[in-house]
Amino acid sequence: MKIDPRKPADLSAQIAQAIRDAIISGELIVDERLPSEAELSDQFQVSRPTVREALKRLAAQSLIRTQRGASGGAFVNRISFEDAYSQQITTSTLLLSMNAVSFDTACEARFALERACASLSAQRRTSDQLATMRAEIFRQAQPGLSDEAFCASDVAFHRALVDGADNPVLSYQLAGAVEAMQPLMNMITFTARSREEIIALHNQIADALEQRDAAKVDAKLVELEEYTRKLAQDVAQQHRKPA
Amino acid sequence: MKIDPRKPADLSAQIAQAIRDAIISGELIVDERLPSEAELSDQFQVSRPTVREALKRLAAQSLIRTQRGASGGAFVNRISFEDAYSQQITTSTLLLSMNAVSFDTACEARFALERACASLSAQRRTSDQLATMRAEIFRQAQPGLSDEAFCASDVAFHRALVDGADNPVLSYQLAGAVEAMQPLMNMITFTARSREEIIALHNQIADALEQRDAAKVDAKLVELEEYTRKLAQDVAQQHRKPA
DNA sequence: AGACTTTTAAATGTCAGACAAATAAAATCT
DNA sequence: AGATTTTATTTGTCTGACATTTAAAAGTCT
Repeated sequence: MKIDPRKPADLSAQIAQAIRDAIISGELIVDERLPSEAELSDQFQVSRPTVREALKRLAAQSLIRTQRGASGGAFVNRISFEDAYSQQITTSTLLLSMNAVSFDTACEARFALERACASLSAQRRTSDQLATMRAEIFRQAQPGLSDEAFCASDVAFHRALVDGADNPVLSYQLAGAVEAMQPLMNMITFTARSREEIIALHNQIADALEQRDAAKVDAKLVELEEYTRKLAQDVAQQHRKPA
Repeated sequence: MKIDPRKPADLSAQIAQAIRDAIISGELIVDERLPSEAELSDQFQVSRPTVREALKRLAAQSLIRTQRGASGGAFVNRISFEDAYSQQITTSTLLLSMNAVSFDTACEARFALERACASLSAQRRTSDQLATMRAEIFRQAQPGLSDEAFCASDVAFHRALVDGADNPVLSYQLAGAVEAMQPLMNMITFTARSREEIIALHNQIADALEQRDAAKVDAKLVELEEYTRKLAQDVAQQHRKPA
């Protein structure tokens, strides 16, 4: 691990990159302890605060964890799917909110990805996952449910569908896409009528999964996508001329 | 923005979270300048190094950028798709390498996601993207190409396919999945025979896209997935008894 | 007055040294 | 032997200082 002091970049960024490279290349392995901050500052010929800034950068990416005390230090972290989820959700959420991604584009991506899971989920869904979906549908039918709570339940429903594919890599990729949409979905005001329609489609999706009918799940997801986009259009229209 | 000094977590982590929340909630908007480090240390009642560690955490997630000089400071960063790509690739790569994800699981996820793009790509692909794919196929047919270079070209081919869907959100999600697979793919030794097979399938995919035949693209991707998994199985078998 | 140069001030980047707090291992005592 | 105390190590935090970069302000010359 070496840094080039002539480079224009900040020293802490360079050091972070050097350690990051060492982790990615396998030079440092999971649970291995990094040298102490004092040793690192010796090694890189920089001060301890600079080393610390570098380590905090890595900690922010869940690449390392730190522990205080006698045999403490910084350890290479095994990135869990949990860690990856939350990072992806943060990034995706901001990406959508900051880049004027149209509702249609986000919606298209979300359902395209979700449909990618559908056939696998039809094959592999457990009865547990099916029960979760039914429970969320029940919750969605409760009167007096806020729009936010309705959306949150919607996310949980789709999350169960995705998890049904029994492929953690797929689940991880999709968690970001589905959850990042939530702020956009929250902008839609769900009338009693539109909730009924969505719940009906959710029921049909659950039925199709119960029968392990992949084609039907796919068809119903297409319907749901079309309906969702229509709702969003209505909201946009209403905003344009609020009568 | 407030922090709770009684909390067990590090101050710099708490401060980073407080600012992160402010950005996500929209309290701080894109390109807005944060208070200077001195002002922040006043505001949070901590020292400047602590504030700096917090800011470096945020910088590592591309949430802020900093600029030196008179009217410099930390600014809320508009997360670009580029930024999001590279973060996703880093995370996905480590996630796969550190969690003993089987080749089959990763491969299944990758092709499921890619097939999600196929029908959109068949509708929308530009002639430019088609030309890129043809060029990569040509490169793959060069004799004397290293396995690494073959895989890199493979990634470029599939990247063009995905970009054909003309949906940046989809492209962003898939970049991680496809590129993170590369280290796993690099473990496969491609014989001249297997390269021929893959190139033939690539050609058929390109043909199908040229004819805008979504069903055929999908079918060929399924074939390619099966063939890829078979190759990986052979490699695993060979490792078990290296004769 | 206008264009160029110099100065200044503000901000981040870096450093040195210190103390606090946590923690595990070693030493001590019962 | 077991419980307790001490000690050493390491991260977390603070203070204060200086270096470097940069834009704006002030000054100077034509």
